[in-house]
Amino acid sequence: MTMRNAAETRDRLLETAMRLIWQSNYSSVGVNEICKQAGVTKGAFYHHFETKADLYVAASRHHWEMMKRELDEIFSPSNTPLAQLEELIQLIIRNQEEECVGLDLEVVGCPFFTSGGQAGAGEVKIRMAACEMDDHVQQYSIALIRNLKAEGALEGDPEIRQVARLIHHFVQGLLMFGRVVNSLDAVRADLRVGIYRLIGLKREHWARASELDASAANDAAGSSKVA
Amino acid sequence: MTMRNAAETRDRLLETAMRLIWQSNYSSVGVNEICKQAGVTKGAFYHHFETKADLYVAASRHHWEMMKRELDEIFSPSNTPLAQLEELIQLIIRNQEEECVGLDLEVVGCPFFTSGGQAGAGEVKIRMAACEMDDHVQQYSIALIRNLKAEGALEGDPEIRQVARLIHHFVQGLLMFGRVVNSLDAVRADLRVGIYRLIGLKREHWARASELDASAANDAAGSSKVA
DNA sequence: AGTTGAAAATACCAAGCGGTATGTTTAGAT
DNA sequence: ATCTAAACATACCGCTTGGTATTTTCAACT
Repeated sequence: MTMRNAAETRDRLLETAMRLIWQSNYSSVGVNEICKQAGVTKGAFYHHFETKADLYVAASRHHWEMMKRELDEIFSPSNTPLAQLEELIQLIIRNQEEECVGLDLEVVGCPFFTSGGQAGAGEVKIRMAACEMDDHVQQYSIALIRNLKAEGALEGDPEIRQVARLIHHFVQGLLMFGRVVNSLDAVRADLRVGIYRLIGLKREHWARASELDASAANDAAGSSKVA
Repeated sequence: MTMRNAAETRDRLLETAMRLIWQSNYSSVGVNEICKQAGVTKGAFYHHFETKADLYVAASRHHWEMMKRELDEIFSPSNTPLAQLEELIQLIIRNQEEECVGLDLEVVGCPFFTSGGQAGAGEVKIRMAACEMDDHVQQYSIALIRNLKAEGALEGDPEIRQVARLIHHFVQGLLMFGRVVNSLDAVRADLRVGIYRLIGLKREHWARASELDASAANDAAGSSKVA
């Protein structure tokens, strides 16, 4: 009973919507434009989704699925915690680069929060979607910090969940700032330092952090010292 | 040659626009609604402002003028740097509380960045306004951190301007998060700690912090609903 | 007293919005 | 071959949008 290629049409709508809304914002991207950019008519749109908000929620979940794959790879136990941290930092930057090709923006920010963070009081669905996505991301941060702490890479005895939140907030704000001033270099300049300070990374791990991914494979076993 | 009360009409438009856009967002607040809420007709609106974007820029500057007064008071030399920091933290919270009375939101975020951070590629004026406001705020942060450093309240030898940026990013992200999850307590829980960690405040000055946070959380317990 | 011009009100516009109603195409079950 | 229903297309709806054109009000200056 399936016709043509419904799944592909749906996917195109999901990805186009996420892309457009990410680059602009939820309320200023219309259903018409989403359809036009996706090469799909409005009839098809409202066949697959009941409302624009529903599409956005579905698009968020769809986007997360893809992000999850990247994260799972980074957080593979074959990487040391320090390597995981470094790769996460680089992923953040790379994500921005990739999403901005052929665009006059240098930074687009976080797809979930840039939209959810400005949803009005009425658009509850959008805010809830942002919460949902955030919970997912938070799990990864918590795992990372726990591992770093277990390795003795952190100063003091930080409360893991709180530090995870702090980092999340910082990254969100930084990306938003980068978007406003339209400079990815502004993000590069502060991303690593901000995370290091918040996480309380011991100074001995600061210096060669950016070269860590190269040597990570060698002493992944557990010596934990990179320099 | 002046008629009626032009200045007041203008001010009402400025403040109403800022309030509505702050609570919602730039693109979903229409000129009509601004006029209606301000008790002014569209004729009056377009007499005072050429476009909606121009109004927003003017409203931003107007809002900053008022914020500046509060900041100048806090940063009076009659306060020690540590007191300045503490009052700044409390101002951030108080700002949110005040702006949310009679509203179903608990957190509205930063008026400049919540709008500017999501301005599309086309709305350059809005982004530039956010930058302008940000430069202003940054000056105060820099002064504060410099004073704290001079007092020997900070660990290590942080680069002042960078730390000022880090804090700014963190606060922005935290407020955005608080808005999404619609909980001012979420902001209270992390604001102080995040700033302390980023700024590298020596532990001996932390002591009061946890008490303050605890008492604050108690006062406003049980009122964090999403919708 | 009358003129002037800023301030404000009214009516209006094309364009776009989210959403719907209804028609058409097509693949698979019978 | 026929029928069905999912998948899509077309046309349209009421409403709102940012913005304009025109008219009316009224304080200040001559």
